[in-house]
Amino acid sequence: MPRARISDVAQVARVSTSTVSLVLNGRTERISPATQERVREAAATVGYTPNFVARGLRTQRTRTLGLVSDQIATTPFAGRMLAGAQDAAREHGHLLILVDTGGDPGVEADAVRALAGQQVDGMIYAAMWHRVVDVPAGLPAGTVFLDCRPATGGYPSVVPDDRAGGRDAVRLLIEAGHRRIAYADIDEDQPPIASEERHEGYLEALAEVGITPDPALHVRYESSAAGGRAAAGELLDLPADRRPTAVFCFNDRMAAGIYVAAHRRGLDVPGDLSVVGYDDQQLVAGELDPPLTTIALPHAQMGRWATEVALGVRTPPEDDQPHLVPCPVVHRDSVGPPPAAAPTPAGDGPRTNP
Amino acid sequence: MPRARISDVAQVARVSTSTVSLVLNGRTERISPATQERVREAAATVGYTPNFVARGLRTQRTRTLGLVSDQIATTPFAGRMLAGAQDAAREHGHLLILVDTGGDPGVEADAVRALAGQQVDGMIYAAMWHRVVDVPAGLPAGTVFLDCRPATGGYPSVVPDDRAGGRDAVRLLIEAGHRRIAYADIDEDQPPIASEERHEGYLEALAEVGITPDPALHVRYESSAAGGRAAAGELLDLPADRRPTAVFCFNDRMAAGIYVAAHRRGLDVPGDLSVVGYDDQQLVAGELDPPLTTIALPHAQMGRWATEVALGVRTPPEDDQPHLVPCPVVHRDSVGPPPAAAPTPAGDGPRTNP
DNA sequence: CACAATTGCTCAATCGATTGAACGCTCAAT
DNA sequence: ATTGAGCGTTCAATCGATTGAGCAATTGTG
Repeated sequence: MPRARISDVAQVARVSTSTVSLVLNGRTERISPATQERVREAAATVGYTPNFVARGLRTQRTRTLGLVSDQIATTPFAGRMLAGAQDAAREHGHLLILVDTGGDPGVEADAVRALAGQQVDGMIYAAMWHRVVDVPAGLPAGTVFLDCRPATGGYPSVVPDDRAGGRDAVRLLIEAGHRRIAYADIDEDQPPIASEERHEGYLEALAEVGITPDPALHVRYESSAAGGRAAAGELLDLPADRRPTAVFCFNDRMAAGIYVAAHRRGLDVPGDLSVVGYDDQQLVAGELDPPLTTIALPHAQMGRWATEVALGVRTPPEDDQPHLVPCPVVHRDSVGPPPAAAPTPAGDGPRTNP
Repeated sequence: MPRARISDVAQVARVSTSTVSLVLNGRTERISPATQERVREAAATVGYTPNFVARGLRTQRTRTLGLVSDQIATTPFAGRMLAGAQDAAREHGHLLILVDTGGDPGVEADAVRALAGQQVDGMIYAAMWHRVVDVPAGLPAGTVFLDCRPATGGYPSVVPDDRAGGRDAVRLLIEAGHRRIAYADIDEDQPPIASEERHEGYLEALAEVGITPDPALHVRYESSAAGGRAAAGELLDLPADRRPTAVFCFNDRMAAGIYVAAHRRGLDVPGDLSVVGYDDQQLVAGELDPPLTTIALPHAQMGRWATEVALGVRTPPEDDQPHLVPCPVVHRDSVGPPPAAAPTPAGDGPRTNP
């Protein structure tokens, strides 16, 4: 049984296809209630569903949104970004067409062409971690950059506010009484924006209360639990008076490594060492013991923002700057006051990171 | 500047639109090389890209595939399944339209309608964990079920071979010399297929070598690291002669909990206790110390299989049974021989789980 | 009562491609 | 000279909807 067309409905309702179209699209100002009723009934009995392809051809709007990203598979963040985008699209009656290019520029160009050929109503270009990306050739104007910044500018973009996130993480530790706070950063040839900005936030928070940053407390290791273990090793080997009482980690995986290294030395988290992560990866942060206090990446909100801008229901900032979405602090149990052995006398005012 | 249409190309090349269509679609049997050249040149100069909407209307094929799933966000597996499906779709010149219903049946019905309206060439219904699902109303015939089995049958489906996976996991432990092997299962009101089948595989592997399963070694706890810790607590509190020397876990998260509990009791993995997980979650299995030996879920292959069947380039089994994809063993470092304190004399033949 | 305005609906063009049938031309065979 | 075949190209219908213009019947106005 072939799908019912609008003409089938028209025939059953004994009206023209125009009338059917008018009624079914709610342009009923000039249609009598009786006719409307007949049309709706007819549509129901023949089981009519509009053909969006035909409609799209006529209206030039396909109610479809293209999302091309470098990689879906390798990061667990993808899901939340996609989910945010997807939900927003659905709320506005749109469907999401997803293309994973695997980072291959050739595939990317094909994808952009294919999506343009599909007459998508809007396009989103997403990276799975915050960085600067080259603008693929042929990208339509108005494409929204998600979790990345176009190298050339000229497109709306949305990224996490990593600087504020880093600042908030460190403020949290300062408020808990810590003064000697380390930053376990990642070790990459060209550090991503996230790394730099979180570091800036770290310095900012220290500066706010007059702590002079100790370079020995900024260590760089591989972005993994193993890297975290190594970082903790270096930090905890410092002489007692320079050893940190708290570590802010570039991400939760490194934080997990810090836990392991601390436990091996018989140190308690947070009793002897406070830890703050970044990313709020459920599988890591929530499963650690004690559960990890961390900074969440606002992936769902960013996905939503990008979608809304792509659909034109929200206007991007006019200054061509990325839209920054705050990274909320997720309070769990890995932050406490510094150990008594290394007390920070109350009310002693600004001090330096020794 | 509006997009170039086929008629623009025709005008520049001084031929009819028919000829342009013929040339650009490779039906060049009857077109002179000179004309072909002119057409291609013209297409290039006006920057023509075919309008897939118009083509779809005429040909009734949209080169588009619908994938509806219950949840994208909450599981890290989604990515690999999507990536597999996406890659296969791309290889066959198709685009993937993704809908996440959040498990809401109303949204699901809308999604199915919307995708049907988009005239997708095929449809995939995916669950993010292996289970039996109700068939949504209005689902087109030929829809492929991915990582789930339709309650009513009648549709092709693909799922992991959890039974074989469980068997392989336990065989591995048996081959390492273990006889007292526990299964740390999940504790759910209606256990998912995966739980049951892995358990069957566990029993099968034991039976193969004549070990009588000890019910005390089959424990059920919450599916999390905390659940794993609890499971390990129960198992390690058994009297020495009934205590397991190895644990097969329903998933990697529970395995992570086993590690923690073991370490707290001063037990070494794998020196005192061998552990095998399931899922091969990178963030867990790869990051543990020692790295976890586990059974991988073949998400990418399943996604690919589903896509190929949906596109008709691969034919599903005719017996209406789910297509089983094997779960490969991922050898890491959490399995070793049983501790000397609980030796299994070599060559002593089949024995029972005490 | 004549005419205009309003109401309720339909006509027909249109979106941009695809495709089977047909057309005009050339050339070879009868 | 006529016919027929082969070749290269075009004609025109078609896919299934949307939509501005238009038409007939009804109602309102002077």
